Amino acid sequence: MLDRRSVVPLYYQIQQFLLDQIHSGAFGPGEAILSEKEISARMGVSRMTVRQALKSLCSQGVLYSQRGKGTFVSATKLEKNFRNVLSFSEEMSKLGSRPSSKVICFEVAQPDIKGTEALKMKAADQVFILRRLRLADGIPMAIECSHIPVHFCPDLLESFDPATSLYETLAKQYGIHIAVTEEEAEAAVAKAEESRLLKIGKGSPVFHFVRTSYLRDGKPVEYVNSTYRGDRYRIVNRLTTETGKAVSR
Amino acid sequence: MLDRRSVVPLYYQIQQFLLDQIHSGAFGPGEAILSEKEISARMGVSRMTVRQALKSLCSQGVLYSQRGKGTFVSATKLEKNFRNVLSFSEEMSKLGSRPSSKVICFEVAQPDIKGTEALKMKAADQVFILRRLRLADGIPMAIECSHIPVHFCPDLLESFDPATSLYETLAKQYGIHIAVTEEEAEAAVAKAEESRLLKIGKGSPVFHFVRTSYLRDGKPVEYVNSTYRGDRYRIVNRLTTETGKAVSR
DNA sequence: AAGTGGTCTAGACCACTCG
DNA sequence: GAGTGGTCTAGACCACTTG
Repeated sequence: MLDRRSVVPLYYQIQQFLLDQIHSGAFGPGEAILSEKEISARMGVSRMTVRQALKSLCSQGVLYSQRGKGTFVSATKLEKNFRNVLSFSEEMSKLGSRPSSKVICFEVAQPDIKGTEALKMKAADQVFILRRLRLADGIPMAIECSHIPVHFCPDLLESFDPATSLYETLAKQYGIHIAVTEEEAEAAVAKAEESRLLKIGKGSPVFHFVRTSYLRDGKPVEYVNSTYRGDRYRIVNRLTTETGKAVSR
Repeated sequence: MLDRRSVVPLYYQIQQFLLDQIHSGAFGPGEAILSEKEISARMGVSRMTVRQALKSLCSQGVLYSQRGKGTFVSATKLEKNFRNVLSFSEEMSKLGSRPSSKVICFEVAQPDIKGTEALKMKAADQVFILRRLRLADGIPMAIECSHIPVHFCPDLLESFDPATSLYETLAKQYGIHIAVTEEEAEAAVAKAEESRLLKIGKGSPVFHFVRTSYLRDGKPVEYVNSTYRGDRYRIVNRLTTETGKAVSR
């Protein structure tokens, strides 16, 4: 069952094993799984290792624990796809649409004040500005305008093929992996240029997004302004109660 | 420093201590904190206990760890308030506004099809429907329409004082604590009734929200339809990469 | 080679729930 | 009182980073 010679940690193997069991229906929603002691005995691992696996599944919302009672399978639909850090390409692929894009402009310039602030840059620092029309199955979905400080990827103008994914290029060519993005969304109505590019009526509802993306150490790498069609896009979130607190109930 | 007689767990005391240190500036953004061994030695606790505290702070985004190097303070602004499960009252208070509301209707009825589905009810089951105009500092902000199955709180019509918080009543009177809410937001333009209630022009941008809230065991307890003013409300999110995976780097 | 975090063990005591 | 999860210990070995 468990492979102790594998490079995959035991707790992760246990996690996957339990996930398989749950998906196969061995434990239905609301039902208790085996106790920590049982699992550790049957699998021949220490209870702490089992707990590490269970804790992770609890934080993912697959299980929940009740002191003195047991650990139970959540009833929430697991298949629902909530948003993580996703590029437009990834998000559309996940939804089953074919993403593409048209470059409107791609240049080196100075960002506006908000961009400079968000990227924590000095006033003179420059950024790549990539403005694209984003399409899903050939239908215009959004206008996206990315700002990336030049020092992260000095030769981006040459190395980036606009037909490919920007995030992929950043990851593969420069080792830039985004860990967190902060996002603000506003409801607005389409202005003249927006309605022309998105092929919707002037005054149609749209989302305005401002996103700032950070590396794991908290350094900002990208600042994005975008406009999404309100009739073909929706924001799906999952909100939870705070974590990191001592359990009280 | 640590109180071993306290009911507060040691790992939580350590967590708070580190948070205090970080906020006081003892460790700046990007700087390494003490090593796990150092902390455990200085505080007289085992390393596993220190790790439990650090893991929690890492998952909150306050710290990040690098194998072989150390544990570092993230550079992200800590003061920014991202959304957890929050009621309108809580959210507005957090933003510094005084929340209030006017009840438009409060009755027992059958929900529409979407509500029945979201709440996983049988077609004949009934819900409380509470429709309210929500105000911040006396200014209309949103129209909210809550649906709650009657069996959760049979005498809500008597026990709920519309001048108070619905969530507080649910928690205190019935022990109902929401753990997760799923939310979908669309951009739209105000219809006649909405613009009248919210005192905005017809055709002004608004958000349409559909929210379903769940208990810890995954049972749905509340289904809410709401319309927020687009000119006075914005959605702020923090998106992260997936969790629960074995570290690869 | 020395130091770091990642994983794991084999115990322990506690608070809690339930019959 | 028996069983559960929550907390904690004092070690251990490993992979990784850095000088």
